[in-house]
Amino acid sequence: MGAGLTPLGRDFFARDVLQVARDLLGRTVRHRTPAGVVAVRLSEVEAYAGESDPGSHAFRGRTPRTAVMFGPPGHAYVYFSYGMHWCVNLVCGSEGTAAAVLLRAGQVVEGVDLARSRRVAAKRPVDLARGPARLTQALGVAREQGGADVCAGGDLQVLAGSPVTDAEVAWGPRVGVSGPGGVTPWRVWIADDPTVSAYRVGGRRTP
DNA sequence: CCGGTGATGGACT
DNA sequence: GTCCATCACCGGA
Repeated sequence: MGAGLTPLGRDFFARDVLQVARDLLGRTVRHRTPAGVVAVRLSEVEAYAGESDPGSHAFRGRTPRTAVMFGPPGHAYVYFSYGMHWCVNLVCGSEGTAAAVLLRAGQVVEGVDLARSRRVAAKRPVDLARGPARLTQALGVAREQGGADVCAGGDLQVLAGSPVTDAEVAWGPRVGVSGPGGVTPWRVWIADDPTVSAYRVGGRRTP
């Protein structure tokens, strides 16, 4: 097995959430179900700082829904949105801080046929996992994967994949949130990657 | 290519 | 009752 297939361990997720977000680019999320395996190379993610973050589901404290985020890093926080979509986050940082990274887009690199059967509306291959709910649907992730430990050798894993250099990384501010100490660029994506989700403003490369 | 909008259900006030 | 960390479709240009 190549180095790219090595699963990322808990230490990877236990770091600062912005660092984890950036380092998740180019990594592979892999999900095994009875129907088969689909893997996605991440091209865009978004960081949520936790209880202190007005944009986070954890902002108003721990609830039954958000309990997973307050637990140890390396677990999946899956939530249901707009009555029809599932989205997946990976819990980061120290236990209790409720930091997490939302997986927003990527390229399907394994199980394209299965992904296409789950995403009939996708016209082009780049649309299969272009957007947080599309990515989740392509992977076959839903309610059952809520709380899954991605560092335990289970059906849902994050593999080392092919990480990107700083020159390939673009950052952008999250809409509607302004921190007291200035603007934090919460969104990170691979510049010029066609699988990055459509709504994109003010993209710029980091120095 | 672009913007507007309906669909649809659960969490929380 | 209100608010969504969204998507797909439709019509206009």
